[in-house]
Amino acid sequence: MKIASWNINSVRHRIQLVARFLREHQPDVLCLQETKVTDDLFPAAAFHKLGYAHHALHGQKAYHGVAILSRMPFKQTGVQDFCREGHARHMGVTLQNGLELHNFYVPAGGDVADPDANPKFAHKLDFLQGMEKFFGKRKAAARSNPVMLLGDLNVAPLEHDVWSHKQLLDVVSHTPVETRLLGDAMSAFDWCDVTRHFVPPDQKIYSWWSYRAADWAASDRGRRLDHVWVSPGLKGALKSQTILKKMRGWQKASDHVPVMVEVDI
DNA sequence: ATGGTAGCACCGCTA
Repeated sequence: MKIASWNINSVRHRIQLVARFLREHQPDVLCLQETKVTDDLFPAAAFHKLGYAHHALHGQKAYHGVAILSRMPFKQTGVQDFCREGHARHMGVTLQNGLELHNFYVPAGGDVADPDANPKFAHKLDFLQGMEKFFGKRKAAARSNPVMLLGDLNVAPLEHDVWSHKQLLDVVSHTPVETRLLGDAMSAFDWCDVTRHFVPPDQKIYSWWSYRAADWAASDRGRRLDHVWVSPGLKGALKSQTILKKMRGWQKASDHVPVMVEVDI
């Protein structure tokens, strides 16, 4: 089966792009972040029409918001309160085939990489620690189950997850404290980073390019902020991963492109 | 060293 994660930056504004993506790539499940819409205004009919009949929505007005759209039935396993601010940043489902899916939108963290001066950065660090704690507690019981965590984690952990390691060490998303906390969250459950399972660490790969660049493709100053992780037992079932860079060049593109993984389950 | 863009809301906030 194919599962995709995409920070869509307003699902209503980009509904035509989602339709094109779903028609061209046919994932079984699509996890969205930054839907920017309350559940009552979510464009559910468009997804039904495209063959995605099963919806789990957790939105809010104007900011944040996550959603899971699926061709396969699932049961909702709830929204963890990872977020002390009450933002819509996580939701989980368990698919009919037993796969447990967690869709995350980690706080971006503002501009200043100092938790004392910037409450948004402090919130991001707490949120990452909350992820570590939640899955750490379940390690013994759930680590052997098929579990997948994906989403916009807003951290580019490795040197070649950013266009310039040196120039971004002080930039929120690539600071040592963030990459350390993301690493802690990964070890808490022995998560496998699916993109890096397939792409060697010395090869640059990104999932996000700023809107502020005059020519995003020419400068190619990207970061890998979007991730798919799987539990250790699923590692052997991984078939492929794709970061759909060309979609950054579509008309009305999101600043993030989808990450899609293929798993044999 | 600075400011550049985008979406939503509402005339600023968040990214």
